[in-house]
Amino acid sequence: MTNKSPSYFEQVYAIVRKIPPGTVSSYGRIAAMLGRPRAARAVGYALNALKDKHGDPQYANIPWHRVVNSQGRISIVNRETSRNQQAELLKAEGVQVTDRLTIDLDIYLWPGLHWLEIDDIVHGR
DNA sequence: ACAGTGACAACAT
DNA sequence: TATGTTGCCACTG
Repeated sequence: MTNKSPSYFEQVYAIVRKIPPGTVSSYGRIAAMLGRPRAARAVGYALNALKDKHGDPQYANIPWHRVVNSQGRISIVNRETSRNQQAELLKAEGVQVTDRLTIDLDIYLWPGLHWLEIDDIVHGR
């Protein structure tokens, strides 16, 4: 039987769940890991959708705050509370966040998963 | 079926 | 540096 491939959203969540505390990744890198280097925008869209599912245990404990933009900057716009919340969550696990809401990717960037692990995620294993 | 919507990213001013 | 523009793409009603 062929394992059904999870939706892109599900694949994004699977990756984000594996970002270790104290590190960060970017929308674009996650998209690239999933083999879709130009679907970064959809990664942000997937994380945004979490706020509608936060009552569902299946989507609890997804460390969405460990995802920033390609410049290492917190990217939530028009939502000051969420933006500050992301900064606080990161600081709480030891990530330095500048007053301009930027993280030094040279220090905190998560290297990412091995391609074998990614293959499992993409194929729903 | 299809137009609208973003927590992006690269490039141009 | 700081904005603005353009291309992208999965998902939604």
